[in-house]
Amino acid sequence: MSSAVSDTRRSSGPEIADALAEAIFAGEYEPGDFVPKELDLCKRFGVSRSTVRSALQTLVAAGLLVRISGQGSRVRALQEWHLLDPRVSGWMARFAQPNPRIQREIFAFRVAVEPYVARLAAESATAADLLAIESAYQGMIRALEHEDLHWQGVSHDDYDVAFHEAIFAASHNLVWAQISHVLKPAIALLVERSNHSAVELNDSMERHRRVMEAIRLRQPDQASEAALAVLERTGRDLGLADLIPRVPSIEVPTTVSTTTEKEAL
Amino acid sequence: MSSAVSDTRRSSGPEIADALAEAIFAGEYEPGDFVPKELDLCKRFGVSRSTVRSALQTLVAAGLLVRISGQGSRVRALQEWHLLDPRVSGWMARFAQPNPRIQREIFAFRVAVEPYVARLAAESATAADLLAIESAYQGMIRALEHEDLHWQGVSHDDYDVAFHEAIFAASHNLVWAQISHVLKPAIALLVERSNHSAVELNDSMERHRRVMEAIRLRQPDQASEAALAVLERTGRDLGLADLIPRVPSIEVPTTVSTTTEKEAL
DNA sequence: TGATCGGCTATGTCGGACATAGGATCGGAT
DNA sequence: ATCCGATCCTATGTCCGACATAGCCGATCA
Repeated sequence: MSSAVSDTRRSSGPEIADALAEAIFAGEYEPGDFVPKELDLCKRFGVSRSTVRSALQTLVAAGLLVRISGQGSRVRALQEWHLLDPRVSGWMARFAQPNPRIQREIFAFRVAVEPYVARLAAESATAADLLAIESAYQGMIRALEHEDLHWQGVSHDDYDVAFHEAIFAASHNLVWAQISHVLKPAIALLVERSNHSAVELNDSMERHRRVMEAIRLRQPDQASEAALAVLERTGRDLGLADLIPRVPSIEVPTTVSTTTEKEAL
Repeated sequence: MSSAVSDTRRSSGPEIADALAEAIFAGEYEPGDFVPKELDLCKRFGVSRSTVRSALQTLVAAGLLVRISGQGSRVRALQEWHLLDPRVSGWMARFAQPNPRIQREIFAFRVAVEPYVARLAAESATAADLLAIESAYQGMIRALEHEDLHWQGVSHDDYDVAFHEAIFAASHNLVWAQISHVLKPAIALLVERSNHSAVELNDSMERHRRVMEAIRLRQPDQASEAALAVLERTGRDLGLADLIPRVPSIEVPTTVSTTTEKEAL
C-alpha cells in the first residue's frame, strides 16, 4: 500500500507536498483519515521534521488537511478544499483526472463564466489585449501547420490555454484574472484530452476565431455566444455536452434599468 | 515607522501572519520591498525562528511574498496575490478598506455572479437549502425586532452574510460554493458599511425576501432579477451604483438550443 | 578593463529538546 | 455498578543552536 509516496531522493519542500497531495487525490487517504505522523514522514522521505512540517503546512494552507495538536493531521472534507488555490487546481488537474464529479462541476463553471468574461473583454479590451489574444491564436495556427514539430517546445495546447488566459486578462478585473489562473490547469487538462482529428480542429479554430473577432469589434453579445460555442465543442468532445443548454452563461438582465449599451471609449 | 507591528505578547502563529499582512496591506511594505529578515521578526515578536518562518510561509502561500534564499522576503506585485484565498480575502476586507479600486472590482464581480448563482439555486435548491436560507432570513428579522440586543452575539449583519452564503451553497456546485467562502469577508464588509436607516432596512429586507421566494418557487429568472435588486440597493448605499447597469449578470443565451425549463425532481 | 574568485547575508535544512493539547485509560467516590 | 475526575500517552507546537546553500557584492588578478 501507499506505493505513490516512497521516494527517498532529496526533493526538498514542494515535492513532498506534491507526493502527499497525490496520495490524497488518489484516495489513498480519504476525508477523515489521518496521514502518517510527522516522524514517519521524516523516515519515509529521509528529511528532517522541519521539512516535513513545511510540506504539511502547504497542505494546510490548501485546505486539504487540519492539524490537531496531539492527534495528527486529518484529511478534510472535499467541500473544505481550497479549489480556487492555483496549487490545488494544479494538483486536481494532474491527479484527479478520473474524478468525474469535479470535472463536470468545473466545466459547468466554465460554461457559466467564460461567455461572460468574453463579453467583458469585448467591452474593454485594449490593443495590447488584442495582441495577446491574436498571438495565441496565430500560435495555434502555426502549431497546426508544422504539426509534428512543436514550435520551440510550445504546443498547440499551450497556445490554446494562452488564448483563454488572454481573454480573462482582457476583462480588466482583478477577480476574473485570478480565476483564469485557477482555471488554467483545468483548461489545460480538458484541452489536451479533447479530440484532435483534423475536422474537429478546424471547427475548433473557427470557433476560436469568432470569439477573437467579436472581441476586436466590440460586440459583447457575439463574443458571449462565440465563447459558448467554443465550450460546446469541447463539451461534445468530452461527453459533457449535457451541461451546455441547462447551465447558461451569465446574463444581461432585460430589466427597465438597463441603459443603452454604452460604447465606451 | 512600522508602528503597526510592535506587539510583544505571545500570539503564536496566525497573529504574526496577520500583523505582517496588515502592514503590507497598509502599504508599509510596498511591492518590491523586503520585509524584515527572520531574525529581526523574531526579536520584534519575541518568538523563535520556527514560528516566524511558519508565519512567513503562510504569506508565501497567500502569494504576498516570495522568499529568495540568501536575500530576504520580498513583497510581490498586486496581480500575483491570491485574492481568491479566503485568508487574503479576509485581510483585504479588514485592512484594505480604503482601496476603492479593489472594492469596485469585487463589487462588479458580485454583480455578475450573484444573480446567476441565485438562478442556479432556484433550479436545484433542496428543502435543506431552503431551510438554511430561511433561517438566515428569520434571523435578520429577529435581529431587527430586538434591535439593540444582538441575538446571542449574532448580529443582523451576520445573518445577512449567512443568507448570501446559503444561496451559494444551494447552487450545489463545488466551485461556486468556494467562491462564496472567498466573497464572505467582502460581503461582510459591505453589509456592515451599508446604511442602516429604518426605511432602507425595510426595503433591503423586502428585496431579500423576493430572492428567497423565487428560489423556493423554482423561478430562476425572478431569482436572478431579485438578487440583482439586492445588490442594487447595496450599491446605491455605497456609491457603487454605476456598476449595476453596465456590468450585467450571467446570461441565459436565447439561442435555439435552449430546451424548455426542466422541472427537476 | 573585465572576468574570476572569495566573502557576506539571509534563507533552507538539520537534530534534539521541551511544552502543550486532546484522547484514552485507570482509578476512586457515590 | 455507574459516573466522574486525575493521570498517562501520543503527536503536534515551539524553542534552540548549528551548518549548508543560494545569490549578491566587492576585491583581486590577468
